[in-house]
Amino acid sequence: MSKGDETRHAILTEATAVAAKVGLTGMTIGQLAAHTGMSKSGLYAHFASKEALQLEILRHTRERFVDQVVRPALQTPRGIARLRVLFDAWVTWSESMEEGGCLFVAASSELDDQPGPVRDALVRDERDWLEMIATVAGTAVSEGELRDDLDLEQFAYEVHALTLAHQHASRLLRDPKALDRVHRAFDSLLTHSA
Amino acid sequence: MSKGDETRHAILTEATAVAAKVGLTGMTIGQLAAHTGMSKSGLYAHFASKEALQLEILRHTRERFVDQVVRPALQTPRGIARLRVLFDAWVTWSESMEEGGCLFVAASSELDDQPGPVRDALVRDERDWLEMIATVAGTAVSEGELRDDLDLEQFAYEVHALTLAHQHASRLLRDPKALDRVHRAFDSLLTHSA
DNA sequence: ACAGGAAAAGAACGATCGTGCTATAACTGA
DNA sequence: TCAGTTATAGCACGATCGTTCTTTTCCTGT
Repeated sequence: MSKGDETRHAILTEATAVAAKVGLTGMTIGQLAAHTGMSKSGLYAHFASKEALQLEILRHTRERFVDQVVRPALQTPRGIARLRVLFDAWVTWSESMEEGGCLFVAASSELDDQPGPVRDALVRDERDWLEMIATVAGTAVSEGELRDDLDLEQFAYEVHALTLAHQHASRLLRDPKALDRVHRAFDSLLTHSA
Repeated sequence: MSKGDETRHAILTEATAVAAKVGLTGMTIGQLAAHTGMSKSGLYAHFASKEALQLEILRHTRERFVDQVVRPALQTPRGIARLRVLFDAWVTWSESMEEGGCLFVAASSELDDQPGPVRDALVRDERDWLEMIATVAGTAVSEGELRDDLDLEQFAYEVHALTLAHQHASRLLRDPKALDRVHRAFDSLLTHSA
């Protein structure tokens, strides 16, 4: 990897953290330059515009998300076991961020009424994520571990609801019981879907 | 109501809408002045600082929330009936916003890692809201409509999860089935808590 | 209707925004 | 090592940020 690609990658890593904390819009080039110890123009030279940077941040986050959440699940046997790993990996992913939690969650409410390519990209990512949950739940159905009349999309919707609730309880309310809460809710959802 | 109070109120109403769309931080005085047709300084004279304005926006929203969501519920007989009205009123409240949806939901992920008095006020509001759900669910328990070993806080957590999910499905994903989804999830939650 | 006070506008402040252009510094392949 | 490329910094731009101060306009009580 050349020097350019290296710093570009470092910028994106730092930018992802900043964006998770203050939002994709709230994040500024100057702020980011200060965080990385670069000059504003030196940093900016790596991206065509702020919007391009935001899109790159989403792409960078998506790659790490696949690595840390999706892949562990796909390496687990089909069925409820895989579903549990997927969910637990998400919780771990969310908890692993020093500040701001999961960028997708933060960006979701930030961009929900701000049309443009960044919002469009986020919507695609979120649809993919919901589809992934539904698909994995489907393996549990075909393994006979969840009831076969289960509405997979509705199930994914409710699992996703728990991820949003966890970020809220953990990040905003700083509820020490947040982890316990989200696991109990997920278990009860599994029970009622069996 | 004097002239000053009148415009102040009008500003807050407009500011609430703007803040729901672009965030409490993303909102700017200039933007707000343009929306209200006032000069920046004329508008600003009504508030001590931007932070004070943000706090006033939260207070203003809380008042309307009590009127439109809490009050209808408290005017309904105790028990599941009241719980349903509370939830339905929230959904109506959220849907009634032209843009941005429920400000509390939007602010929750915006401020979750931004310490200060605004975050503190929001945390209080969210705690109150969760407590309200738990309390109303408690009336359904004491009426014998929900099982008496129900964990009220956990129940409130899961109901709240659905409100977050609804805003996501409705505002970000523009899912036409969003309303159906949230109602089905709520019904199933009630069923499993009976 | 007029005086006194409240409300709004005007203008300006230093700071920072996103974004260019130009020059210097650092890396890389021959 | 040296040329040529690539990466970074410096500097400046118009715009807008939150905020203050002064002036003008409007409202209100008598």
